[in-house]
Amino acid sequence: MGTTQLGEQQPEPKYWHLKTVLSQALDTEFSVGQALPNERELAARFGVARATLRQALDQLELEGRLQRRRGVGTTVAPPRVGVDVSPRQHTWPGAPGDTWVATDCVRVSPPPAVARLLGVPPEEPVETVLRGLITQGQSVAVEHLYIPSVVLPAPDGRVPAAGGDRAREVLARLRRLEPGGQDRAVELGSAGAEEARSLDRLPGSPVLIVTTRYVAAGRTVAASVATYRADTCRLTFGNQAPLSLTAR
Amino acid sequence: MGTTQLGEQQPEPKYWHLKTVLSQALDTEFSVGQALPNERELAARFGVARATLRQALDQLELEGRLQRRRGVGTTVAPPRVGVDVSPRQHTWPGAPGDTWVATDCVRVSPPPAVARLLGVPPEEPVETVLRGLITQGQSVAVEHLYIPSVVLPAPDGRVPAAGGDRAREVLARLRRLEPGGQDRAVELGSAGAEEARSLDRLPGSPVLIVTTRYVAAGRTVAASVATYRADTCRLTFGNQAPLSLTAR
DNA sequence: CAGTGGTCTAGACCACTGC
DNA sequence: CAGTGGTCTAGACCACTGT
Repeated sequence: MGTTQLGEQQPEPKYWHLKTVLSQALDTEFSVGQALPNERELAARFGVARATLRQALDQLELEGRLQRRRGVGTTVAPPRVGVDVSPRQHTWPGAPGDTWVATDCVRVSPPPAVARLLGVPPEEPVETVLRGLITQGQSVAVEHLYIPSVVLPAPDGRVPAAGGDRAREVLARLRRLEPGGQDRAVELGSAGAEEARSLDRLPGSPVLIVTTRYVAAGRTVAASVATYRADTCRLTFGNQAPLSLTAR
Repeated sequence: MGTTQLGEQQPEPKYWHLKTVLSQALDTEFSVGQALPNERELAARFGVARATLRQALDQLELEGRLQRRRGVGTTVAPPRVGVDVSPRQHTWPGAPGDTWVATDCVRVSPPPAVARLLGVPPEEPVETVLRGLITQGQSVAVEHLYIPSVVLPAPDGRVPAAGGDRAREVLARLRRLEPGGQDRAVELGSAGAEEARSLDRLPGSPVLIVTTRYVAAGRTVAASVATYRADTCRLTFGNQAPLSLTAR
């Protein structure tokens, strides 16, 4: 007899239960920005190994409830920032109202998938504009915008060698084309080393990857891969007011 | 003796290096659907602890490169499925062309955030339609669609008590309203217990949460929270052909 | 039943932050 | 420098799948 069947069954993993308990505590006993006890203390308090506690914290961080910084501590995260990514059909990057900040422009060969999309041979260098998006004092996204040189109108005057000036010059030339539409896709990814640095996250952090194809005169003239911090932002495709958060 | 400083420095975590090596191996030596060696063997082969190997596998799974099933093994995942989620401005859920399958409809109180959105008191029960989306033989998303009873036209005849019939009847009544627009947002979340079961994933798996607000006559008449498997799908907002994958 | 991935432990050391 | 989160180990056991 006596297979275990006391008050509680245990098909529910410890870290799951921990997450639930912590989540409720966050709602009721903590306020945004407030620091949690450190992991060793929390683990001891709940009577679990630190690794188990960390599994729970990992999930809460994934859901945007917590913010952890090495050497500093764990704090309660503010609600996610809504970032509008609805395709504005008839505009190019850099158009008025575009809040991205172009930081550099180099000629490099794009990733294979992007090369296919642009219809250029692999290894072919294309103009690559680097941009960042900062909202509420926080860096939320970085973007690589790839434009084959052949589609760009000739420059008006001299072209800056590099840096933000060159980036803005290239965008200005792109804007002279007749915009023909955009395709967009969102998927989950993890931050590469460089992206992680720009976004002030650790490598491998979850990110939302938005790929966009820009069309003009029936052909793909540019493609961008934008990387958004998944912990801090919510991508909105609203025509109207932004939505509130999901269940809490 | 001598502190280590051979050919390689090691600011790079082991799991990160592992991930890179495995990723290349997947590209060159494996094909979709093929099984990997089991975790204990892989860990031994790379000379790391299983937990470390699992950190690498976790990331590859997050990126949609691998598929793991308890009791079965780890296989190479097919490319992500593109799912169109572009708001079709002038249609309601259940309109012709809508491939979601309504499975049930119950009256329950929505999560607080949804109640606020709908402008109904918390605890107020609303019609809740449950739907699932199946693509290529695979369950990729589940949705809760919340509709306050007051906005719905009166039924034509008798209303089924429950099940798919009731769900379809409610959707049919919703479709009689004049559609006025939609807002949409995408964010990262983790699957709850029930969602996980529907999506054939473990609880806590990463998911893409799409919240939609439906408007008619200037007021919010419905809201939905759809949960997509983040590992297997890519949300597209295309007007035209779908995009190819991100860098590989 | 044997074999797989999932959970958990109790340690250790490292990398980073701030004082 | 002390304190934090991040990485890593070498085990153990559990839950699930297929045969």
